[in-house]
Amino acid sequence: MTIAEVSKKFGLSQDTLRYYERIGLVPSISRSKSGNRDYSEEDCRWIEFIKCMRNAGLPIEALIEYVTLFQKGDETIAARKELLTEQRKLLVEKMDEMKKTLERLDYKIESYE
Amino acid sequence: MTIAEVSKKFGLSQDTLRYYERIGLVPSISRSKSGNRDYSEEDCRWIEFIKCMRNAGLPIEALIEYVTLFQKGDETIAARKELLTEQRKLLVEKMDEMKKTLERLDYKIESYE
DNA sequence: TTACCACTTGGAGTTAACTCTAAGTCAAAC
DNA sequence: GTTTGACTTAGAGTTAACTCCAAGTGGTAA
Repeated sequence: MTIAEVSKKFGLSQDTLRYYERIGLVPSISRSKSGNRDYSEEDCRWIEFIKCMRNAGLPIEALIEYVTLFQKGDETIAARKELLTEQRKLLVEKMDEMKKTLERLDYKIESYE
Repeated sequence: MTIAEVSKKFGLSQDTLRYYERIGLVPSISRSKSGNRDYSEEDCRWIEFIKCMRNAGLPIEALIEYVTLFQKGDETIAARKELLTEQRKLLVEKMDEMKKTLERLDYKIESYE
């Protein structure tokens, strides 16, 4: 798949896709004979995963670390699990904050009736 | 209340409190005779409100608009309600994304057992 | 064979939200 | 009466996460 196709498929700009690769957030993509990126199925799965995690606000830095660990193989499974568990904890905390704020907004909106 | 007290009370840095005032996110704070900020009870309520909204990720720009409308008096009530309703919608959307990601994280963490 | 278009790279620019610095003022303590 | 420490201001610097730009290349179409 070309960068244009991947960009369209996942709704990420070509610049963002190149940026993610440059910083190591996505494993490096192989090139066609003319030097253009050629995304594999697995590359696409990574991109979809990263997009989902970023949408929920997980920081790029943590995701880079996850990808890096992944590439080091099975001996990093414990570390990967720990990383995800920590991010999960932060996510739940954030959601709790948001829930409180949502209730407050609801109350405020109602009082504007 | 001095800026030091407000900073401690709400866990916002003095720089952040000054910044919020400068950009109009908090109504301007009156000064003591020596020129220092003297926060009233109402100022504190604003700061607590802003902090709560910011913790949930509401953008500063939207909050400035809300404060500005508030200061214009009762004729802006409809606009204020609309603004809050829009932000509420965005908040719910974000929470939905996060919920999906949380489920995915849970699944992934479980599969690492 | 020249024009076009999608791609490449390295690097600079942008945005949101702070955070820090420098130079100065004021009141209280020593 | 000078030093200390909390404050003031304007403005510069930082960080995360993109986004844009310029200069160049490779394949296709007129």
